[in-house]
Amino acid sequence: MRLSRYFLPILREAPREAEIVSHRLMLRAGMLRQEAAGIYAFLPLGLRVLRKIETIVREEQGRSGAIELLMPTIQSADLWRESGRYDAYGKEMLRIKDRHERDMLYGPTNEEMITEIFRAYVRSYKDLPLNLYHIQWKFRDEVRPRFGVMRGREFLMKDAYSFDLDEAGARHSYNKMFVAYLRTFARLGLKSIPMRAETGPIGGNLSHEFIILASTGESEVFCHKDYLDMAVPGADVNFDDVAGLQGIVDQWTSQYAATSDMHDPAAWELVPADKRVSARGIEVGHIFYFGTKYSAPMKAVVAGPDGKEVPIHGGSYGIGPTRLVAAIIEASHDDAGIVWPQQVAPYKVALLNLKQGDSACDAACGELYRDLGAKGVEVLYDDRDDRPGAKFATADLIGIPYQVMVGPRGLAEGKVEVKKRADGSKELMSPAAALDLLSK
RNA sequence: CGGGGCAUAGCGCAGUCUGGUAGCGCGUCUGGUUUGGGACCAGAAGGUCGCAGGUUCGAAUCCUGCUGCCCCGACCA
Repeated sequence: MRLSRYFLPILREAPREAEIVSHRLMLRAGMLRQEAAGIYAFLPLGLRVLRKIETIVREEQGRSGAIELLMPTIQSADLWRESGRYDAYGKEMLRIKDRHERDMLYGPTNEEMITEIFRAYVRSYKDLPLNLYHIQWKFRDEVRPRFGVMRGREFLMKDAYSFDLDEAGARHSYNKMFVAYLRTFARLGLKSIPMRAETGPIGGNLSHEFIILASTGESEVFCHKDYLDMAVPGADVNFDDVAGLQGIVDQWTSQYAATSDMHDPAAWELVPADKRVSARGIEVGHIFYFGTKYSAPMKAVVAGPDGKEVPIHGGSYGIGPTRLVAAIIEASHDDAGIVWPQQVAPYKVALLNLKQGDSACDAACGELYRDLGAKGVEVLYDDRDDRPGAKFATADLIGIPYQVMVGPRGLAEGKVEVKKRADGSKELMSPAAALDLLSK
């Protein structure tokens, strides 16, 4: 993409309302536009990051055996009356009426709807286990939205729902998601730590929050230092291996880890002092087992091997892609701007023409731009008629992993300079070598 | 929902106390000189001062009501 033809409204100064660093940087980098309290438009650069996150989430959901569908944002109130949550959910739920005065709502979650879909088609234990998920916008009318997309009212959520014949099966489904989450966050460039969690209004009795550590995190967390170096399961993990998966989960729940609301000072004292990590954290995922909480009232039942109908055991599993955009920035930035992990970066390479209009620079850039593109490398080519300093500042701000600087000084030697955004290291090399390095 | 604050050009702000018809920086546009870490000169465009009433000869400024947004707290992916 040529920057001169792109839509990247960067700001030199952050709007006053933005307080935390990810919100400020998202606004400054032209990723995000606030439309109302807690409601945002994703601008092109922000959308690219969001899509990359979604892709990784999808791949790992798929790997674990979950199947994607797509449910609507608007739901009928009747469904929620069936589960009893229409009255229980409170003002967080945005309630609306259609032209026929029917009660509708903008879904804050989809347990009821997925249960309705499930019960309409699934009748036999032979069709289990089943895990269905979607990635869809949710609306929760938070009393106080804040921190940009970190706590918005409208937000994108991946929510998966598992269906099993019994608790043991549900436990395995839970473990699959547990492992999928470990892999997902690792692939997003984050160190996530599963922490025992309260189950909240969703209900149930087995639940973990996946927390990433960030100095600007919203909650206080306590965990054993060993979590920071624990090995994340590889892509070859066998999700059908019940005992193997349980082993991974056991390992990842073997040490102390708790958010402040679940903190147990007595147990914390048992952690060796040099192993105690007390920090701030951001919740990026949450998984629940809730048994028959929805299946019983909503009559989602299957016939078991003995012919008797039993309500299924369910679980739900959430990840917030929009929040993750901010969480990744919180975990990865410096004074100059965002430092994207390569897997989620909106572009891999920023190609900076340091002297637009100079025939040698224009030619070298044009060639690199074309060749990188031909190799499938995502390049943002800064071909604006601007000072080098401004281009450096923009590239640093938007956090593209590699900057290729093409200027008269280097070209005189037949070289371009490649800078890694993450550590600031720079290396002079021929355009051919740069092409080779960057298309790996 | 309790407490606090803010609303003036795309962004950051001054002007409000003490009423006289709106200004600065950045950005934008034109021309020129520039070009390896946010250039310089000259010129220009851009604002119903959040909205509605009121007081006054006159309101960004004073009064009343409303709306929006932000921060702290309680609650939450």
